[in-house]
Amino acid sequence: MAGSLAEVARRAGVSVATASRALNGSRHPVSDEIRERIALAAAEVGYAPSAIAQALVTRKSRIIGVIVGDIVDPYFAEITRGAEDVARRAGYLTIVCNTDRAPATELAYLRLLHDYRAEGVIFAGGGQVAAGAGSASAAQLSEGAQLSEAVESVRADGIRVVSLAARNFESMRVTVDDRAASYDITSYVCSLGHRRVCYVTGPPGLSTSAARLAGFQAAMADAGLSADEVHPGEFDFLSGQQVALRLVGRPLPDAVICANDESAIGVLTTLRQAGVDIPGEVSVAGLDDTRVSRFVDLTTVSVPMYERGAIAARHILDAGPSAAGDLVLPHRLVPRGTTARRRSSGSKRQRRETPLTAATEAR
Amino acid sequence: MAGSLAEVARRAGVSVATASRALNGSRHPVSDEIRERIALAAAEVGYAPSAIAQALVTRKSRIIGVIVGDIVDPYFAEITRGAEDVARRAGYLTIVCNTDRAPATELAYLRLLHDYRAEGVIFAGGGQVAAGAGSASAAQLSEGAQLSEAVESVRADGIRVVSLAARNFESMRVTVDDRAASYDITSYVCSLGHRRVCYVTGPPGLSTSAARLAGFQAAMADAGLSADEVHPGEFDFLSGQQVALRLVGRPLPDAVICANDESAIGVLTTLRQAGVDIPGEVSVAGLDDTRVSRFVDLTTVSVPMYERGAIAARHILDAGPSAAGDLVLPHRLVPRGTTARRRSSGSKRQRRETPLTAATEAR
DNA sequence: GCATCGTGTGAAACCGTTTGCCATAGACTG
DNA sequence: CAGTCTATGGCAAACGGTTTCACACGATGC
Repeated sequence: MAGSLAEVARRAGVSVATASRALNGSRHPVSDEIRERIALAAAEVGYAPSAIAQALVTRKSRIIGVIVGDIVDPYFAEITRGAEDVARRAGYLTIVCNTDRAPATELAYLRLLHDYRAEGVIFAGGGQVAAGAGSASAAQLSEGAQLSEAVESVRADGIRVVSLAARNFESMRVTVDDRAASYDITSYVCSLGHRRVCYVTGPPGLSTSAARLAGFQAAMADAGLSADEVHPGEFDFLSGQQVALRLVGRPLPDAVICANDESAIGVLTTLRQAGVDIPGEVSVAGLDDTRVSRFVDLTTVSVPMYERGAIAARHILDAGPSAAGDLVLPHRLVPRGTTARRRSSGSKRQRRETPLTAATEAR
Repeated sequence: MAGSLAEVARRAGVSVATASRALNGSRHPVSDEIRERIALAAAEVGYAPSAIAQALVTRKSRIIGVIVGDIVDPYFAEITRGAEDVARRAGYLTIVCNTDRAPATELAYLRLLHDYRAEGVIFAGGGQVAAGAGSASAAQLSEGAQLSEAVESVRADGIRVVSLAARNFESMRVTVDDRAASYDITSYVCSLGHRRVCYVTGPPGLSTSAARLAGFQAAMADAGLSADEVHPGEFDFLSGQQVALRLVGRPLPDAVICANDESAIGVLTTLRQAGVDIPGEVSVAGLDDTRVSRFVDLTTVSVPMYERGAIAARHILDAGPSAAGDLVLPHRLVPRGTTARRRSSGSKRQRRETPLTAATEAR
């Protein structure tokens, strides 16, 4: 048994008050001799201070929660790691909450974190956006309202909430300009001479998906190109794969841009398995810049995940009401080997003779 | 403010005892009328029961901790997701603890979890193994001893600890036979006719690395082959990449087997970028079967991560002292497209003419 | 008509800390 | 030498719940 402070105090022949003061960094003075006796007694019984009791009385739980879609998704994992790194150094615990983007689960977790009096909660992902009137189910709307209300309640209790993407509730924000990021990657691809470029979206109704799609459309419009080849996706590998399979039967597009890296990798892998030369025949680009993207040499744009997680955690810990300014971190275009200048369509036909190394020579 | 139970009770005109009984699932009877009054009052003040106070008195924190190397590593992410899924359904919180495999950090986190009276802690990764006497620094030895001691102390307090890989302390185990898994993948590769096969290890001193290396060596010996081309690695992409670069200058081996998927992908990607045909010229295999491995069609062996995490969490929640049996989950060989039968060395020279599709035809 | 019950409620102890307030005792100050 | 400090230490009241024990009361069993 870890032994209570009372037991330590008894063994050291002092009061619990003194034991408490000796064991934690209290400003109240304790003589060296007694301090030592207490330390000894504590070691003897293997004393482990109850963080729970401490939290109850100090009203500081030293807990932060990170609400993510799925921790296996590198996007969320990197955010979580950023948050955990600063939390750990401050002696805080980091709770990971997988929701699979279900608002009901987000709500349940938010309430649970409220119950635990977490000092802060980070919403890592984007939220459901009120789709055109009527298109969202009543249940969805109600869920959105409930979540907003819950967030308000939580914040009223002094819990700091920060979101890392667009959300329809009030909170601190440490975001990135998704629309601009998407605009930039699209412009880049267009600048390589591609004219027919497809797009694979993120989950419908998600604010992040919407912003990225809008960026794509704006860039295409500015390039004087048509943006009508938009395929629905879900931010996952499978989505990219399915789109690629649909693409492969007919004349190939010049490029395909995906709403995130995971689906871009799905497109990339599947297209290559089908014998398509990338970037020789078609260029592929994503958005996020996860670790895997570096592995597969994917052209993408970096929207610093780790940093956002870390900064968000710092905002929570630094109690100072610097809560004010919404922080928008810069994104950065990362051209890599899955995009290349458009070839004449004549050379496209020759793909069967293309040596394997063509896939990487553009590096 | 969330309002306390006392406030709710006052508003409902009842005692806190009754309010408590009405709000949680107590077996003690409460009349429907009063129950309703209390529910109403709770809703009015936005009552959020303090899980901290509850934990203090019930001595159940409803918290479990997962100690991992790095949550961004898919291996650990999948384990964590498994644990979190069962924890969430039980209303438990899951704490993620990144240690980068540093024993000191593991120790610090274990103590912190002890302080929080976590109901269980899962050690997801393997541990430092006592390297041949004298080869480990005194500090390391002391760290190992300290950790064992801390685990003992924690367990004495009724905290359930389960490890998912070999550890040098007493605990429940939900493992996989790493040595056998490595033996199997190696045998498989040999069965394809490869004779010169290299190996990329995991971090030195890690029990998991040792077991996997041993499996490789045993299988090679049983196949009558030499197992002397062993390159040190660190379970990461970079390790694989570096080995691949070193390999590429000289005569290529028939196959390279890596201690885990991440480094195998490093080898795979780098070799391909260097113009090597995989699996035409060299076969590449890993061990783990992470999500990414499916993406890149890597031959590997599945050592169920998600399941181990889930089962471990279940062991923690099911208070029954079924603590006994060490559970060893079956692994499963997953042949995919990065391995193929060995070609005659003559045909190897023809790689420049190999069409791109060769990389996937073995599927 | 009386002991026995089941049902519904409240009082109070307890969980393990922190901390405000008070007590004691030398050390100093004038 | 009285009056103030300063350094130490203890008492007891929170913190916000749960749970044991006692108790009240109408119904039931004989």
